[in-house]
Amino acid sequence: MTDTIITRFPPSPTGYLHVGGARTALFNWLYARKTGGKFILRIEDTDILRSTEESVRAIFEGLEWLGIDWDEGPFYQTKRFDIYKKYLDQLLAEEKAYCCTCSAEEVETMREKARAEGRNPMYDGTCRHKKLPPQPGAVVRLLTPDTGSTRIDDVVKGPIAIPNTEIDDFILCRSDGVYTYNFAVVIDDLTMHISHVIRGDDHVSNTPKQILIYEALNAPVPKFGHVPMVLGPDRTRLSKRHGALGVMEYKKMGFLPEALLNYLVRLGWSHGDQEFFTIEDMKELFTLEAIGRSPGVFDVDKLTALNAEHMQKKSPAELLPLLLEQMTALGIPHGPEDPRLPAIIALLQPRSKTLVEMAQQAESFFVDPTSYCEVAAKKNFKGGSVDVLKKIEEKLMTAEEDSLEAMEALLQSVCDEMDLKLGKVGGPLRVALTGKGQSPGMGETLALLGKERSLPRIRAAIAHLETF
RNA sequence: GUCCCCAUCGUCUAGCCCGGUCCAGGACACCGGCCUUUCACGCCGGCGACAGGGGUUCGAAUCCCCUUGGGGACGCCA
Repeated sequence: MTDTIITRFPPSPTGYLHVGGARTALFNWLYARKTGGKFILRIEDTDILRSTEESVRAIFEGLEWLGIDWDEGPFYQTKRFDIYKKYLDQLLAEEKAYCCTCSAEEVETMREKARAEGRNPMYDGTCRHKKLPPQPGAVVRLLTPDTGSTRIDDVVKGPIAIPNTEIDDFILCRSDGVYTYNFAVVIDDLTMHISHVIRGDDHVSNTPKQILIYEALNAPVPKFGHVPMVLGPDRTRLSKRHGALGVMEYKKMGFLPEALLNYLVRLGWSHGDQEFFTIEDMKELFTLEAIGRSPGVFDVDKLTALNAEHMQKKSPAELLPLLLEQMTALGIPHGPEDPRLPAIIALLQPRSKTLVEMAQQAESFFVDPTSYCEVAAKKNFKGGSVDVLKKIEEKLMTAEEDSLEAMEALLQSVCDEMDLKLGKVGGPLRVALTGKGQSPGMGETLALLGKERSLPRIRAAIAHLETF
């Protein structure tokens, strides 16, 4: 009826938003944005037992964090039963679906039998021609063809054909009156005018069933695109046992949403050799044709590298609120609006792969070291270190300003006067000031710490060395 | 077991559709080196793959077949 592109993301609220789901959401979203189409959010909560309100909130939270917004919805399938009923009645009236009173146990026996005979386990059609009237406890099944095959013209995988003998008369409506996934999706996609169904590979075997429903309804079939799964390091489908999967876990680990998105879009899709994509790049360049056909292994190292790159490309002002949030989450004290923050961030940007790393390194600028890193102290606190620190203390005390230039000049003069290389001066100072073996340059550190904070730390180190 | 899908460096991938320009390119990781007051960043270099076998062809990573391997699905879950 219209040629605008309409995609959708239909999570089932049985858990948080995981990276696999986020990726399919991303692909659908990007395709809609790229083509100026619409992106719909639909909550598939027909599994009454497992669907929870909490999961719905978790999914919203994840999408919001990622910046994936939707144009319509969220629609809830459990609120659309009247619509499903209308279509089901039509199918029943046209005898394209029928009632079945076989028990779950009976069906299970049929499946075992089929398996034993080397066939695909499925329902054998016992109630097919019984013309049973609707009754409590009965399920409604689709009357599927016994011959021929059903074709999918998959936009990412190409043509796929499944023999109809492999498809049984599956259930459209359960005995408790709740519609099944396969039926609800079709009716929703149909009534929402979804043009492209982009979803995980794991749905390919559902697709012919769904196509059969469209055909029974004489309805137009949308385009399907099945994207390969995301695998864990052991090359099986990514799942809880592979570690942190909830999208919000990645936030906790200090990843930027755009970095996660960048990583996810590249996992299974490519645009030549380009690795770095901003959200805008993705919206502009994404195509269904460039989605790969083979599954990919999720690699945190690569995500981390991409995250580092995104962090470097952001401005300190953009990073500021994110860093403060992270520091708070980690319990690292920070001045609410410390004017030094932008400068600290700029210094830490090239040496932080995640916000967590940045927060941990930023700690030195707000909290005095409570102990000295053992290896760093061993390497840098040795004979002569006290003298170096005393010299620095002396000069710092009389310093008129603590600008970067002044601090670097101060350090240089210490070297000159004591006839030492910069390394001999920077080493002990670094441990004194930060307690660590690594930090930004000493000139910068001194300048940002300022005289007032630096002096006590240096004195503490001197005291430590003298009593030791 | 049955059906479907997939197959380029350890990983993500370019190239494949429209065979030659590919003794296969990029990125992550790893290993060296340079830079350097430490750690990073940056730069330079290295390691490293067309699963195997048959065809087709003057010529195949690219086309066809088989084998093997991997993934997925077989629910009154989605």
